[in-house]
Amino acid sequence: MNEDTPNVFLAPYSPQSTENRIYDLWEKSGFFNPDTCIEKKVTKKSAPHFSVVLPPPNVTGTLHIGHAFEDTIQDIVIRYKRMQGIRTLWVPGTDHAAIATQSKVEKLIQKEEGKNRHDLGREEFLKRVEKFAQESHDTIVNQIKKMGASLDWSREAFTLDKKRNLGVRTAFKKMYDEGIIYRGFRIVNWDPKGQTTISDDEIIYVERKSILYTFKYSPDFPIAISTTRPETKVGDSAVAVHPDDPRYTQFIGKIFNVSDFAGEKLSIKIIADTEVDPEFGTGALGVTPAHSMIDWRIGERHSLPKIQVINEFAKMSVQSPLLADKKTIEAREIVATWLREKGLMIEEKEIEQNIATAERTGGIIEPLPKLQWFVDVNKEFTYQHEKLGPIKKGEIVTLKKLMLSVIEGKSEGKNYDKSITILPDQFEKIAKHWIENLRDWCISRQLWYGHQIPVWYGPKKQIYCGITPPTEEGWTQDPDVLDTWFSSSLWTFSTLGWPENTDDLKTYHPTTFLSPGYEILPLWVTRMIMMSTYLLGQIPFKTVYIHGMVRDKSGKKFSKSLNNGIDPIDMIDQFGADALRMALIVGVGPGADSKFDTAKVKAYKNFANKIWNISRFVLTNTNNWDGIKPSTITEEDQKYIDECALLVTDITTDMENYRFYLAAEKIYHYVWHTYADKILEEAKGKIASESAEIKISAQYTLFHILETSLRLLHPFMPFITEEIWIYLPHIPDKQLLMVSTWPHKT
RNA sequence: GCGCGAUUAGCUCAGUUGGUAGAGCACUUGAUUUACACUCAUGGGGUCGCAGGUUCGAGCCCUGCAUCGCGCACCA
Repeated sequence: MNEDTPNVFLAPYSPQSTENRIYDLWEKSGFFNPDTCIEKKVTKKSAPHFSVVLPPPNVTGTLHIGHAFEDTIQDIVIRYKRMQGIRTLWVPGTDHAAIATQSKVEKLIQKEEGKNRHDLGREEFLKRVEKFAQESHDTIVNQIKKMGASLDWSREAFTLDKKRNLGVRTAFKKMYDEGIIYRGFRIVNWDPKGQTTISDDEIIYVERKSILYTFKYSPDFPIAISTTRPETKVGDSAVAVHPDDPRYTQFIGKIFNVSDFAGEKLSIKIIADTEVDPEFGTGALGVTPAHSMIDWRIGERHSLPKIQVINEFAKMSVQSPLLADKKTIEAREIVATWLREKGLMIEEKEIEQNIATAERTGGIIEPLPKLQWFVDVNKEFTYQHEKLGPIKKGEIVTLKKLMLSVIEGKSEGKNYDKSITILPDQFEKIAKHWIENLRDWCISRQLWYGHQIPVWYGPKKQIYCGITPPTEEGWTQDPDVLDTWFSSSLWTFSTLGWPENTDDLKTYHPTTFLSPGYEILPLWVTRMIMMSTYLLGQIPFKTVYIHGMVRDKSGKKFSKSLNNGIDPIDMIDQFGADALRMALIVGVGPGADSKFDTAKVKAYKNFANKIWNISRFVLTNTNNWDGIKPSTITEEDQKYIDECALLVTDITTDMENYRFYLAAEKIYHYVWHTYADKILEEAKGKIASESAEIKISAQYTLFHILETSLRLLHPFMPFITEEIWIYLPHIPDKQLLMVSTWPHKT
């Protein structure tokens, strides 16, 4: 401690007056950037790399406590690896989150100005969204910094910036040219509220009671059918029965004309299809190809007409004066009433049903046939890269096959060197199961905010797909944008400069570690595997550390409607980022949900103060020691030093195996209950001893364990350890603690 | 319907390869002008969900069951 140092070291520890200053110190040092670490010789250029991409938070507002948890896991592993002299890169970035951001801004404008996006026009609306996104971005970056995250901000990326747009177009074009991306007229999930298609993975099923109606189309129709959506039945073109169902075989192949069904004319063919469950309802299924996924498939198999009776606004698009332009829910009741009046209704039974709703808008999904863009996961193509697991160059593969080839590892006993390790390993099965059941991915969205599809339509209806627009006049670009997950699926390599073959890409890809929550395993993780194996012939990451969800004290999800949200910044202001990090990480293993309790944060704030006071005691009681290791160390002190070395080995093993939750608890317990309560208490007497030998031995031991503890604690509690490190004398070639060496295993 | 996970002290959870049941919080009793009250010491508290099996030995491995939670599918 020199004369100019303020006397803060004598007061209780104050995270508020420390953390921002320390973060500035780190940022100014440049050590978040591995290039600077090499330049300043804290990392060897030849050192192995350890790279992580931050799962980019959506620019829809602010971060929640779950992000704080995710950031903590990554920062712990990054700081640990950096201290080991490994070439460590952690790339920050944010996600434009097309539908989420657009619908948020639309709501805001509606509320404040009473206008919708069409009132503003595409250009003006996009300006507003971009402004909102920028503000969210700034808030988010500030929050991440407050957590102490040692991200290389010089490499920050955005899923919708120019470089990432080039990546998206390049990927799209390659997939289009190989026929993996196609445009098709198919039944899709339409969100009438958001006025866009969404993918299967953006659907949330909500359990609801609804009524199963059983009826006949007309008095002389021979078969009764059951449905929960009678209003769609004006679009029926067949009744399907199971081929082995003896009740109906006599009718198969016959066509019945219904002159009046709620004001519409129907022509119903009786067909046999094995997808029909003879046990359900009457065992006969009214087929509505245009408004049901399963009926669409049946319709395809039997070449049935696909009569669309519901439009994009979830209103009836039929001629019948009874139903025309009515909302589906109203139409349902109208048709039911009509059936009762005509004496056609046979039964009305209340049942539990899962309703498909849109994740972002809450709108009830209406299956509609539409012309959209898809990624074909079963399209066969020739694999062009070098060997990947069991897949060889020149082999005929599909995207699905590629993905499975790098997942099928441990659980199959195969363990190729290029396979991905998923922690905890039960998620490997879940990922595999999900990939096996993958269907074509609808990637076009009827939104304005996002990557516009790089396809142009010519004056003679020609189609052109390219990275740049066609040069001739008269071409218009497809107005749709891509699913936000299309750009995020390129994230591990688009952030490193792809499609350019940059040094970063060569050095840091495949990335080493990824820490997503299990809820985005299907949406994001598997799609990154898809894109990386297809476009680069590499896995995107080696180890996936799946983390659970942070819930409130009583185990409920944090949600706006419950108003139980916790702002990480509030916690940091009250207790400090170090305390918050410890509270989030200790005792929470991979994949496990945790309950967040402020009392736990407070306990680790007390721990920070404990560390502070230990350091004060040790430094003031060793200030007359010369910093040279004494030639004689007492037997007892040597025992303490050996114990400390054992702890180093133990914690290092935990860190190597990603058991941060155990490592954190062990160092906490050691520092408080062994170091402070035993070693330090006993040292009091030794320092007062007449014997210089005993005194110096104790001073050396105290100092050595303090120094080691600070190094071990740094990944978990970076601020307070860095702050104390400033005051620590006797360290040769002293650097910031963040780039000092991790204690060696003995 | 198919699959996955959880069940350990009052609460929250660890328990790594099968080898004497652990931590934090809470609670008991006490200490202290102290590096630190954001402190220390001390004590109580467990049929490891239930039943069976393997084993010299099971919280851990196997089988079945119960309860809770999750994912997928179906959802006419």
